[in-house]
Amino acid sequence: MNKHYQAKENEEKIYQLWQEANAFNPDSKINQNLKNDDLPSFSIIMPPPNANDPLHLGHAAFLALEDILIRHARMKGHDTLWLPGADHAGIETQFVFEKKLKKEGKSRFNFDRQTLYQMIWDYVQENSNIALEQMKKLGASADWSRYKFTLDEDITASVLETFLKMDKDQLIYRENRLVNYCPKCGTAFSNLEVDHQEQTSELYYIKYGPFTLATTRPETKFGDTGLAVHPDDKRYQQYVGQEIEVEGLNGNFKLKVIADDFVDPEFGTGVVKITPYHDFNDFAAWQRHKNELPDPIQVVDFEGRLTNAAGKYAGLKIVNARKEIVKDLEERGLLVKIDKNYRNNLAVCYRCNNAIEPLPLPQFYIKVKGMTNEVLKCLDKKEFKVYGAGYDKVLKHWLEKLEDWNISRQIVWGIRLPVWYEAKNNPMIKVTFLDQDEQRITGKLGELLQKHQLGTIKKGLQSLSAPIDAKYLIKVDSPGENYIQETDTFDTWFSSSQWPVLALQNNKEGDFARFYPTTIMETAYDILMFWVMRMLMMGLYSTQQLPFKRVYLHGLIRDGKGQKMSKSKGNVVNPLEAGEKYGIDALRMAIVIRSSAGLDKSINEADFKAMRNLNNKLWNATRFILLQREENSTKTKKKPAKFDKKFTKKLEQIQSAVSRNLDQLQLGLAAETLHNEFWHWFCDQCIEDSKKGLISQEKIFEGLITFLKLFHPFIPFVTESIWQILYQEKLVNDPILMCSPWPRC
RNA sequence: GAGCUUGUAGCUCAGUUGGUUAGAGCGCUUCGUUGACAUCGAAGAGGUCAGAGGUUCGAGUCCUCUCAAGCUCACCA
Repeated sequence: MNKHYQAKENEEKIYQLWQEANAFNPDSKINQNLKNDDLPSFSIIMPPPNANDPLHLGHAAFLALEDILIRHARMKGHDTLWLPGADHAGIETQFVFEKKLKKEGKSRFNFDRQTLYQMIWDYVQENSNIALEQMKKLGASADWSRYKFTLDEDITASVLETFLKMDKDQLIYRENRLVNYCPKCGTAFSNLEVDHQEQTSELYYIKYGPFTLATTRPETKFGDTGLAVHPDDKRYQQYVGQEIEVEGLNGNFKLKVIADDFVDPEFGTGVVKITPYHDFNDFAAWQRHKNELPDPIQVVDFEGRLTNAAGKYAGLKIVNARKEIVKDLEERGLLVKIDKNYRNNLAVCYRCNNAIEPLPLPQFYIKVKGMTNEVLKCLDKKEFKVYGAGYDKVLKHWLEKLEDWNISRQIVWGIRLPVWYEAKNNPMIKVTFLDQDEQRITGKLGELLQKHQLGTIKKGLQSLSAPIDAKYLIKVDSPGENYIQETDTFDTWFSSSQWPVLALQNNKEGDFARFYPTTIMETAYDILMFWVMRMLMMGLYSTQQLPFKRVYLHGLIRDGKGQKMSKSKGNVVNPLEAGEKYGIDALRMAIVIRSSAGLDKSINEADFKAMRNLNNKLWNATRFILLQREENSTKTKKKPAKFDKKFTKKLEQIQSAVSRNLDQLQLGLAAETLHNEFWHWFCDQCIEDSKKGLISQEKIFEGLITFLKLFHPFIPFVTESIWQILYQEKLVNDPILMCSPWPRC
């Protein structure tokens, strides 16, 4: 044996050994032999990484944690499956791809949707193999033969089926509401995908007839349909119910004053303009006062420009329009003052950081109340458990207040809604398409059909927008040539929320019955409500069973100072580079040791070093034990040494402590216990005692075997490398440590 | 504004259903080790476990309050 453990030399060899033995597949002979039929099956669905994402420490963390659970379960004799996959990550991926297009001087508008989809598909294919290889490098013992992608044909077919079933169950509806729209990304988002940024803005005090009112968005004033005051506000009571004349930039107009207690009399002047199509509060107020107020007016379009309703300001971008309008208001003496130090929170796109526009758009929604109630019942009955610093309470809070889920996205990269409009009967549908000469044409379907064939429009189609009263059919396949399909795609989370069900149903025969519900869902706490909550809802809905029994949430990996890793700070650790330098085992152990569910973990170079030293220590302990064995092989067998009994007892204690920790998902504690006991008890005390003959070599060897097994889930490469040496020396019987039984306690 | 979490050695963090003298890694001091490992060992310094009160035979651990930090959600135009 070498004097030092050479991680790099061994890792590839060992991974290949496992693969050749088919050791990751629960159906393989070696795993069938290991299996104990009295134990239930054990399964983890890997949170599918974004297909185009390169690996970062977050991936390394979930891979390490899940691999530990899986390897432990496998050795214990469970029928064990770790099912890997990849997610198409709709918006994320399309966003990355569009950035790439931009570099080539192109944009999504240069292509019809089929071509664009195909281009993204090819791009993702190129990249997804990289991620796959990287996961293997980290030692993941997932069954790659069962790998699934969210856009695999069978998966998308199942997603559509679910949608149809939900429609039948009347859980789907289409409604024209304000959505969180990002004009830059060109799509709507759910509430969960909107960030808020505190900022200083300008608060404008503007004259509205007899009133002065405060607003941060003067450019939306052309969409005003009323004014509101608080019902108890004495100052304005005489005006409630009155129509007042207002001097405007595009001529005078009339606004009705309503009373509603959403108005805060303390804020500004206590009068607020109602602009239903550009503010969520105003929209809600309009719905409460529908019979008193006229129909809403849209002033901002989906590209972030003012509409014709803005008169001479039509076509201007929001920011420019605001400047112009403020200037004109000032000239007309309608601007009372500007508060330049007004602090407020701006809703921004989580993806591109640009301002989110509340805009009216007909979208498909899922009614969530029934589903959340079912999950809440399960939570109360403790039918599943969330591991991680108080996140069970967070989950409960979310389930209680969740609003209906907008599942329509105006992007191409995803599963297209199986919604069909009859072309001739829906002349008001707005369509954008590329004609034969690649000219981008936008217009109402009714008018376009006079000049263009429907087939041409469908072929070059980019997007369509059907009015709220458009008739539609929900059907997997086209109802006929004269139908045109909705261009919206499903929110990515709609498919990933069904992942445990879909990935097992569309896999090897019998997998669903064998491995569902899964045992543990392990993922990062920051997607608890995006993903975990929705998996619980959707899993319960489509199978009447919760998709998993335990949820283990891990935290963020931070740098040595506890700071978030980010490119701009330059403190990002590339897991593969760290693995190259210190060994994958050291990387994994550094991530896991002393980590706690739900809490962030800091890691620095010193941690990697310390863990590399641990691996080397294990290697050298083995080396010494083997050397000693050789030297003493000629001597006759002595009777048990003085401390043997005590040694056995302590070893059993460690075994049961580590097993208990693993069963209770205290992985950080298990790793720490192993580290301390191995180093400071087994090496520093016992091996030293054995030199003095106080502990027999048989016992020491037994101890080594036990530690190799207990350590294996955490540091699989070094333990297996050592095992292979022992196996060649015929000192152990099982050919592969990974598929050898866990020590019994 | 609401909720959640955290506060333990110089730094980063463990500490299981409450139970001997509160631990680890890194750092620090002194010494040792040329036959497992300098990727090592031994000894040591360093903690009113954020603060106050309470429950208990016993509290780092449970309860209440205070302080500080972080995260999430909501939000007034």
